[in-house]
Amino acid sequence: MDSGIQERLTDFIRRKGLRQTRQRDTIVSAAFSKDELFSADELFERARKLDSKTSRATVYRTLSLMVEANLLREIDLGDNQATYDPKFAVKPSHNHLACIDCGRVVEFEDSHLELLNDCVTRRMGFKPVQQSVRIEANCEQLRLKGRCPNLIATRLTGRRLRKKR
Amino acid sequence: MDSGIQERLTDFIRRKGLRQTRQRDTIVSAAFSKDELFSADELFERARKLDSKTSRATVYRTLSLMVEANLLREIDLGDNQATYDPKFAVKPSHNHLACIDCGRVVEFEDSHLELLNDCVTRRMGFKPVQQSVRIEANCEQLRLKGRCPNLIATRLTGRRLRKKR
DNA sequence: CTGATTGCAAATGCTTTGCACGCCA
DNA sequence: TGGCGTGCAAAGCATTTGCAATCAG
Repeated sequence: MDSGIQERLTDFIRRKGLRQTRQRDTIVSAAFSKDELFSADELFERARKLDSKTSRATVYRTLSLMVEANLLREIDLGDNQATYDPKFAVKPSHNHLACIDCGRVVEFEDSHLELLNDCVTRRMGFKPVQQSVRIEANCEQLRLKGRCPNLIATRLTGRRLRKKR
Repeated sequence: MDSGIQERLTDFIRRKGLRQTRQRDTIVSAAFSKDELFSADELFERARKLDSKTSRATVYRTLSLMVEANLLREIDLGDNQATYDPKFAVKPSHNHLACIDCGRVVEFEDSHLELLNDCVTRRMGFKPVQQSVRIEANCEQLRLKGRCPNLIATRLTGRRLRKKR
């Protein structure tokens, strides 16, 4: 895990007059141990491997903290839970495409898209703060190969889109 | 309410071998009685004014039906409930900007944005199905006038962004 | 008739909270 | 030492579901 992250949270904690605790350290390091998207529950499980006494409540509370500190981005993938993106700290603007066929989530970045969103926003008299683009799509090659082949490692989060309830 | 809507749902119901009921008619007409965004609960309240015996369960079930029939679009505004957009039936591609200052939701359309999203999607080997852009922004003129003045009637949904729990 | 639909209440699943105890600064 | 932080269980909330009664075709 990037030690800069731990540091940035520590700064944030100091600035806010909060306290650095063993539990927070554990949860933060669990959050940034991989660069895959994760859910609150997945983070809870990871943190429990580091410290079996970790409680769900503290995970949720620390998650809010990390989001507030801009270390983590909370995104909505259309399932019924929040998804957290640890790569946000490193690469602030990227968006997500969910493949309807295989349920995989593909991250992408496009500076034109970002720029255009900003223009549109300003044209309406607003100052852009955050934009999120979510695309649902079918795999074009599905028919050809019979399976969804868009499994390019670098573009994958390794995470399945959970179904709606 | 646009009578074409009722008709389109009737067709859908026939095609699926379902049944047309008094409750469904009531809920559908409540849904399209205004062209503002609404939540399940807001629809429930509206429907109860037409028929006080309307039940929440039937509202939810009919909502799914309308979404499946492509009469309604389900969008996520970052509060903790689904928002439904009745204008989708008429104007399929528009997106939403939520003003952080006043909480208002502004709808907008931009064909460039749409086109660019499609390109990006295809470039990654997918066939676009649906895209949603959600922008959070500050009101640029807030400081000048002291209040969020972007209350241009035609662009407003009249709906406040509900806070996160 | 007969299976789709409804209404109610109970169940779900994620997330938040109240409160007593514990621990950081 | 004074509070902030933690853990647990309970509460909250939007949404879904089981089931018996009802109704559309």
